[in-house]
Amino acid sequence: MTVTRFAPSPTGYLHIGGLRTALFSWLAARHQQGKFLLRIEDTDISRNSQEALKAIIQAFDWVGLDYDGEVVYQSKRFDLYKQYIDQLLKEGKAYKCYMSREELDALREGQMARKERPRYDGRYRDFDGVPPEGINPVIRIKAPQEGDIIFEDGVKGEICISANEVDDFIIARSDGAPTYNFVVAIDDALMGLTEVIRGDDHLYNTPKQIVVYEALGFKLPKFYHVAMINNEQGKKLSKRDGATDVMEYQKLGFLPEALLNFLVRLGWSYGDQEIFSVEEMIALFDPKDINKSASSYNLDKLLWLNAHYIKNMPNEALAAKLTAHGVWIEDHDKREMLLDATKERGKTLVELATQIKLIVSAPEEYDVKAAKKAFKGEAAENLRSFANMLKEWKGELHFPAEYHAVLEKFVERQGIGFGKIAQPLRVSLLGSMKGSGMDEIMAIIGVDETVDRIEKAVSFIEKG
RNA sequence: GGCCCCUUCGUCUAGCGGUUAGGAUCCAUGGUUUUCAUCCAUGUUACAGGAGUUCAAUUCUCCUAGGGGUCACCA
Repeated sequence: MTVTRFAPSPTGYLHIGGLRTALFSWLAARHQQGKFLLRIEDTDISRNSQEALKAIIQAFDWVGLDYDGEVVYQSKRFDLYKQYIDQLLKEGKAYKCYMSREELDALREGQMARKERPRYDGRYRDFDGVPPEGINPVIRIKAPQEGDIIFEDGVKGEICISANEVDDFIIARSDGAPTYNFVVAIDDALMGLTEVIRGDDHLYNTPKQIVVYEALGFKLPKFYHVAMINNEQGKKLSKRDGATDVMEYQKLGFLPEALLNFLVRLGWSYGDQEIFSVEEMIALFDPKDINKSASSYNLDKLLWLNAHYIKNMPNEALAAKLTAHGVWIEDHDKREMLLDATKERGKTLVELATQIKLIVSAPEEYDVKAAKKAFKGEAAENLRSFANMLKEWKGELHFPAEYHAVLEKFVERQGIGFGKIAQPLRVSLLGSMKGSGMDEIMAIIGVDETVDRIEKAVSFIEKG
């Protein structure tokens, strides 16, 4: 059975790039009806893993990712790691190193001065003398001293790293706490991982972890190292490039389905297809199709996808989403009409909310340029007589088409062009030249409110 | 700097020795629309550079350049 995992270190919030690797891992598991596990890499106890976990779960919930079984905390498994350390010590596959930090620093400085690669020199590897006083030793694992460490990466192909690039790295600190590369290998093996999908910043950790796998006799999972997401300039994604916290996308009015669709296409594709529902992703995703090269974050595409999902979302669901953005129309009697008239002109829920507010509440002021253009000539007279006409027909006005008919009758009776009334009317109702169709707006707000707004506009015009 | 990885339109990508190098986004133009948006149509734009291999290279190999990652008692 396929088993994948997401193993964040608790940094406080879920990063957009982290969400993509989580998504890839989740999809790989769901595609095979396997398991997707969550593990918190908190061997550094000073960080608050509870807070971080809450933030991650919150983001998972929002986008709809779930995980199987219990969350695994590495901080709660120290006894387990200790057993393996003792085992390796007993088997002579790891050893105590009594070098002090000062000695280590001196060694490194010397190497760097000679332009060598900083590297532990293995001086305690075969030590059997009397250990120096007053030093709490670290434990180092015996890495191979010659040959290559080779593994097949599912994304990049065969990776071959010379053994002398990997030194006898520390698996337990002088206070006894195990280190990252050691515990990751143990947990991945014990948790039954079959595929490890992670960022390619972990590529160089892999040979170290392989040393651990081999020392402990564990079976290697398949590794997939996914290239990073860069900003639009091709540099590392930072806060200056926009939102990096997944939950910020909710605040900005993005739909989770749009965000997932955007992310899944960064580094993965299925022919020419652009739109993927989560079900389609699960059906079509295969980690072997992940791209080798890094991709750039592109806001335009995200926005386009978001607009697409907004347009195609049922109004009921849309209304529910909108409440988080200050628009309560779930029980509005013209909800359908209102959303049908606006959902195609907002790329985000925030923009859509702005559009709706514009219709639902009377304009507080008129756009200067729009007013100048529309409120001139016969505008006031035309508006006034149109309002009167609306009042006459009030009993028969319910739907956009009926309002449209009145509008047509009006221009015919007055013998004026459509724009002569449409433009002033638009500015009267919305305060600007832009926006939804007049017929829809009038039908949504009703005759009384329409007349009201017209009268306000007329007195605005007449006041000069 | 050592080691490793990457390189097709501005961006996301298709391609898997022979294609008018395809799609999407963006941008531009036109159409639809009383306006804006949507929608539709059309268009501009790419194989990083150089050597090979081959009848034939975007595709295979090597080199160069550029970009990225990594070199902790962090994860």
